[in-house]
Amino acid sequence: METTIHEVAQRAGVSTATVSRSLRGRSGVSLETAKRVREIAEQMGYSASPLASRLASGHTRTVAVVLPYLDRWFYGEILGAAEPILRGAGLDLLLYRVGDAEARHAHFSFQRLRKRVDGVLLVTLGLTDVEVEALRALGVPVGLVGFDVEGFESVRIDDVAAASTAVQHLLNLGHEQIGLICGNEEDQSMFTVARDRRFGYRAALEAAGIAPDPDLEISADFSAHGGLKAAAQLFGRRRRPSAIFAESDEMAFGAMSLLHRLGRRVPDDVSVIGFDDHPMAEVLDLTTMCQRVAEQGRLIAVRMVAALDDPRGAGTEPIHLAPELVVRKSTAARHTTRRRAPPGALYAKKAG
Amino acid sequence: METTIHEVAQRAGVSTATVSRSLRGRSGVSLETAKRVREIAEQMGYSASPLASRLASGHTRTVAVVLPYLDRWFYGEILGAAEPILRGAGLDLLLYRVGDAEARHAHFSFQRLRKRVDGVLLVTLGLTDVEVEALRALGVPVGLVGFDVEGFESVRIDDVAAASTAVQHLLNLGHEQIGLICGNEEDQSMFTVARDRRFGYRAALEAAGIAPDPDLEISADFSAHGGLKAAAQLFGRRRRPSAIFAESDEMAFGAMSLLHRLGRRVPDDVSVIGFDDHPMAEVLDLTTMCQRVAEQGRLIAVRMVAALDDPRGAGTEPIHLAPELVVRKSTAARHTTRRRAPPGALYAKKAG
DNA sequence: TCGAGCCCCGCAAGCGTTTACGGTCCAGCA
DNA sequence: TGCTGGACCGTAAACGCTTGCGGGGCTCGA
Repeated sequence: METTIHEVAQRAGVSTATVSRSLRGRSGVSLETAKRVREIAEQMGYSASPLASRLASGHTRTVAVVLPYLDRWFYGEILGAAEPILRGAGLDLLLYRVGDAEARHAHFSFQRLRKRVDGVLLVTLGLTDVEVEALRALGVPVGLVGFDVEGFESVRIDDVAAASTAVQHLLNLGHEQIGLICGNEEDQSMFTVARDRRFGYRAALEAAGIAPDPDLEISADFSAHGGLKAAAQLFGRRRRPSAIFAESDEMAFGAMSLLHRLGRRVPDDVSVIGFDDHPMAEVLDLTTMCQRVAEQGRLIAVRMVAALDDPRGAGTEPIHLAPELVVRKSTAARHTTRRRAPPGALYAKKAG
Repeated sequence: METTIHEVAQRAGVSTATVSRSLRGRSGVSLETAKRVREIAEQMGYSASPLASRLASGHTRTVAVVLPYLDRWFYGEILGAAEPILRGAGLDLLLYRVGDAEARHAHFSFQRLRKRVDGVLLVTLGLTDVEVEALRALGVPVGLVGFDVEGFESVRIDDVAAASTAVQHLLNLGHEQIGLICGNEEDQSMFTVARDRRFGYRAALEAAGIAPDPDLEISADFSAHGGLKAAAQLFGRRRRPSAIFAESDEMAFGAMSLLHRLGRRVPDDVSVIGFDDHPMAEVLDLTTMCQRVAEQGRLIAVRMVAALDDPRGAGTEPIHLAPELVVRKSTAARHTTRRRAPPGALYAKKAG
């Protein structure tokens, strides 16, 4: 129940120092004493109070995971992949969600991590310079997903290149009016991602000799609902695109939903390409850029554990994963013969 | 940097006790002294070490969230809804994922929470009696999502009734061969959910005078992929159902994907009903049972905060939310006229 | 003027560990 | 036998707070 190290020491007839040493495998204790102490502790159901242990030893065996959303696929995937690695290394996970409001006070926010965690994992957060400095001042390893900062561990993909690849795929299919459903660049949390992908989109267009049209770029929430609203805006205008590049699969799903409601067929009338390779993308036959999210989560966790084991090994090279175009059935050449589908054919049989 | 309470005390010309009292708003300090101390602390960028504070005070202002998966929609939703409430009450979130392997040692696992957290939130975990006892022994408030246990706070829906409602909907449409894609009851983590929904399924059939056919019940992973595999099994047999009830929307999506691959139209050839009201359900026009997941997460967090504020208020009544049938376009009456869809009509225009 | 009572505040004892330091004991060597 | 050194182990000082207890000063009523 309330077993303390003293009780174990008393029961074993040794000092608390010996108990502590025995239990954590430190030297300075004879093998037989250590064994006996361990048995007694086990039998008493004793385990050291992490609080006291941390206070005394100075390190917390805890890492903070800081992210902007918990209820979105991407973050769950990262969390799910990182957790086993971290837990496997005996580390605890402290969850911090920073919304837009708090982002302003992020400096203060990070301050709260002081003496609280041994490492910090940031997932797709656009950091200001002062925030970066605040992080550095923590004096603990920092891991980043989705962007990189000098001196911090990081895993990411090349969003610019990936976006260009996606758009190039559409260009190759003969599309010229290509709508973009992009993240809000004002949104601190997705800053780099939204900016980079939009940049890649424009770059690909320009390389093809097409001037980017601001009217074709709609910013929205990184969600199906956001994608739906953005698509509604896109198709409520005179000049409608023949293809859409959505910066996330979920946005793409929303866009497809809207197209469906408008009676536009995918890919016959409009091609749609997403970004992520969300599990549902396969279900919906969505062409997308696969960015192996789980792998990113796994890798940053591995890096974090390594950095914790060997504190002097800070600042290894950023890991850049190569996204891959996954072609499915939501993209097609422009000017396909248009046919009316019969009622209820939404989930119709593929052409035999 | 390394500012301790002593430094603040020294700078303010008072004792550490006064600093502590001022900062945490305890009585016994004059208003002006408290104000001055607070200002100095603020200006020095001081914040108390949570570790030391906890050791001394005895409570941790931390709650553990224990769940079986991190990379699934349901859990992200719960987490996302509970987090703001908890954080708003000044509580930290410690994340514990318990897989199947660890579930066996859950007693030991919970033991690790001792003296570590002020409260525990369990999400859809099938608990054995000894695990329940281990939890009780922790002596802290426990909150449950998805099932309830005497003496613990809990939020859930009536899975049996909800499943029956779903099946009844199919029965009303004239279906008699109704396949079930259900969770694995061996899976500790989803024990109650899988069992209850299967029970509700059978009950509805029996009430309609139809004998449940074990061949029509396929257990699978609670995921799109699991649903796909289960559906493949279901439709690889001689007697094929005319409708499917999937115990989760994600399973339903997988099933729809398979049906699509097999060339079966939804709902013309096969009706599909899911469970959850996943955001994507709207996109895919999936008929489903809405169980307001976020609301469940929010409510259990509120209960937890209340229990923490008022320790003697343990064991209030369980909250039972009423699921609601949301009819969309994936279910239809049996024996619809069958029509071949033209090629590429997967995302076809609705009949005008 | 004196005592009671209250308001502030400091003292110091924890909270349950870890760990630097030093002591004891015995083997081994001269 | 005397001394050195190493293996074990205990003592006690942190770690950075919180908080019960008590003391000093001031107000107020008699």
